[in-house]
Amino acid sequence: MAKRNEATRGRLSREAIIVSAVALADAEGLDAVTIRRLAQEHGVTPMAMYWHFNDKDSLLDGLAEHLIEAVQLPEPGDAPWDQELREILDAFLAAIRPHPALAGLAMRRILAAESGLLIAERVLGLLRRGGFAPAQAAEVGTFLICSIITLAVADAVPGPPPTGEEREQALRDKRARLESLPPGRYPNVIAAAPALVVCRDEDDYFSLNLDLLVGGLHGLRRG
Amino acid sequence: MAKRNEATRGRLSREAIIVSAVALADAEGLDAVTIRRLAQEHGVTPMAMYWHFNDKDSLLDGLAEHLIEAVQLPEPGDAPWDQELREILDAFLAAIRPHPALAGLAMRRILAAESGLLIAERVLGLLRRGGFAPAQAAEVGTFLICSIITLAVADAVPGPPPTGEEREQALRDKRARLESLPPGRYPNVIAAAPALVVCRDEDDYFSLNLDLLVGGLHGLRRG
DNA sequence: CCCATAACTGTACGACGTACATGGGGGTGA
DNA sequence: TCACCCCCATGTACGTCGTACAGTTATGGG
Repeated sequence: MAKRNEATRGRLSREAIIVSAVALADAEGLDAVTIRRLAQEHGVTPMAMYWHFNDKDSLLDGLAEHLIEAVQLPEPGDAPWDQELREILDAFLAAIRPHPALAGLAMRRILAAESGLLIAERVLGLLRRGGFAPAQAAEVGTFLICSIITLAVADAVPGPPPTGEEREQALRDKRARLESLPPGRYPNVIAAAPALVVCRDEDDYFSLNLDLLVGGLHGLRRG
Repeated sequence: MAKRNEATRGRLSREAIIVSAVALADAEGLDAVTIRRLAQEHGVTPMAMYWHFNDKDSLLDGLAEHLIEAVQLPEPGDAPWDQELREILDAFLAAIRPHPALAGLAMRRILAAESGLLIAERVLGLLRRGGFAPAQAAEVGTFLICSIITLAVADAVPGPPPTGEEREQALRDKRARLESLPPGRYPNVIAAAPALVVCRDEDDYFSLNLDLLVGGLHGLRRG
């Protein structure tokens, strides 16, 4: 086993482990994030991880917290509530988009992290300003956050992200399969096939669906 | 190893395996669904599974397909597009709600299943009737389905569903933690704490957020 | 009766998370 | 200077997982 390499010389640390775990997840997917693998990357025995984390789950907790802490909340201003909410959701999405493999971790862990509580507080506050009662704000807010995580997770393939070449090929295959469906039964699937296998522009896709969510809030208040 | 028990006497079959896998997932979570465990339940060697499924992933494909096939699509009528769409989304949610541990599987596999294509076709058709272009319909439709799956997944705890007693305790603890936060910093979180740890009424929660989604569609068309 | 095929068994391998006991080395107080 | 302690890491082992590969039985058509 190679002794501590350059990048990680000196003692191990919680933070260093988390950083390399994030990189690993980005590069090869969440399944590649393994106690043994991380230990190896740090030139250390697997059991050394257990000094810094109780178990694998608390490592994942750490990853989720790391992710959530990256959210750059905009300063509270005097913009309309829905506009400020939109900015927060944008910021949240922007923070997790670079790490689709990890986004799913955040789902159940937002309220466990300090920074997650802050996000929740802001979102709930704005919803209440928008006229929602506390309980409704909680339910809608939960759904908003979960939906945005879903948006980010949705374009993560499990396992290692394929190389450009084979990714192209897989997408072509998938599209071809959809387009060779019986045209009588699936006209709309066929027409939408190009957009179903991959969206033209991710930014547009995200912004479209954020519009949908925030716009939907107004409908709820009227109802 | 107990020889074939009563319930599963005779030959193994793809369908029988899937059915028991669904039951197992419902009872103890997706992690309990194991080649070895399923084999054991059928009084059979683990490797026997590989006659009926190429590998574990295709078993999961089977589970997802099983789930999607349970969706009871309403007959196409002459109701307004948004109303019919809502009915379809309701039907979809109703089908996956009983199996929260499996719902996540459906996310990436809808377009792989025959019945999933049918759902997609209906949804896309209605969205186009609602004035969306094919590409937009694809993006919005994808998001709708994913969001609904998220709704169902959200109230699944990973691992075995805890007994009523310890579940109650866990919820009490979580709520207490939120309510003992500094009231100056987190007034809204505290006010919403009861609804954050568990919603008053799941039906209301689901219907509220489906309203949000379908209502949001109208906003998109105007914009 | 023969034998191809379908269905299943047996054994083995390399991963995984982690319990438990052990060891060392650097900073601190004597 | 030395002894001590405790942080940090090691070493070994166990039980689990998915599954590759080869061998065995049951079934039914020629």
